[in-house]
Amino acid sequence: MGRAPCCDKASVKRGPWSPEEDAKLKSYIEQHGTGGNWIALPQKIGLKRCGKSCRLRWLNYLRPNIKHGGFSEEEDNIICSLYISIGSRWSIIAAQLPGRTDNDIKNYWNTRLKKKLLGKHRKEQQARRAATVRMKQDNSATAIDQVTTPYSWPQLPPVSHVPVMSNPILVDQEAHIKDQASLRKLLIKLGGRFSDHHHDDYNHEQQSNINNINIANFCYQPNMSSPVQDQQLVFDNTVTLNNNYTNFDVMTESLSSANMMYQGLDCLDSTMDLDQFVYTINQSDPQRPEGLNNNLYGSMERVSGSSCGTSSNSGESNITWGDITSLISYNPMLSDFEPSQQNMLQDFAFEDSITAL
DNA sequence: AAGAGCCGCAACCGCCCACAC
DNA sequence: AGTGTGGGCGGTTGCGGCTCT
Repeated sequence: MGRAPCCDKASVKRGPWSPEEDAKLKSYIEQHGTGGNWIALPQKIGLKRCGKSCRLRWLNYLRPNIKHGGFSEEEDNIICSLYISIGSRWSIIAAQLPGRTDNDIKNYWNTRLKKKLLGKHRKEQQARRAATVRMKQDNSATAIDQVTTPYSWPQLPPVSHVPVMSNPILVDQEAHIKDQASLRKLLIKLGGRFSDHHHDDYNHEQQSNINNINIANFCYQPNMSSPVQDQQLVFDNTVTLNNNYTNFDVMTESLSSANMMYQGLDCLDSTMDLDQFVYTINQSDPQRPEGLNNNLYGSMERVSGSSCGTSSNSGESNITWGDITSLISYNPMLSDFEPSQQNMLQDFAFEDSITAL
């Protein structure tokens, strides 16, 4: 036999909480705590609410020191950086932002942050398309050449891959790790998440890799008092996610650097926008642009085949793009790649994340 | 002024894992 | 050992308010 059912869904109240309900819940928890049993709690205080609903209300709204709205630029940057690195693990991201709840961050990302980024990106695309049209009109004789010539993406400042041990910001990284146990817990938690994915062998090894990460080399430095550009998110000493974003202008240049990568792929049609491009990759292997076989996609297969045991026997990888995003963040074997390739993959993963939204 | 459409956010849903029974 | 719930999480929905036409 299991436990008793948590609540009778037909008899519990749903929808918005009234001030009276809030007051009851808050007052009780402040005096007695949750008692470790959310399901029993509403009955104790005479609330016709599901225990889960009470828990949610407390965690997301009534809990002390909760901040709502008014996200700062620094918080934006942290959210973006973590999202790029670990994806939609809102609870983990929230843990890095005191006073913020996972629900709040999730809502903020979904309703504003991603649009903020996409909006800029789309404007750039529209400007490029308009420029292409103008070129066609100006010189119809060479129009075809211009369409097939890769677009000259704007040059960006180089994004350096900074080895952990030589990075002055991280020299004293041990001092930043005040709670190694919690970090380990976090890493295990992150690793555990991979068990949700489809490849058991890969997951098993991935989990091992994560558990074996030298904690001293895992360091996230929110350092709210310092310039955001000094922040770095480091997973192991092989994958360093540079966080040089001082504002969204710079942030969206990351998208442009993904564009620059396309330039290196012979296949690229300059009229294809990023969304179409990533969609093509996601949708179907046969449709993926030819150049990817030898460049990006080939690299992916190296990643999966060489270290993760993902269908490596056949030489065919059934790893998904989503898995690649995870690999980019965690796979130690990425250190085999040139830094530029790592940055390329990271940019692609970010672009994919944006596009998939 | 009013209806349509959009946006932001609180709350719900459904899934997974750990663990009580 | 098997079953099923509690807690936790990410994804989604629905509603109220705002803006636009």
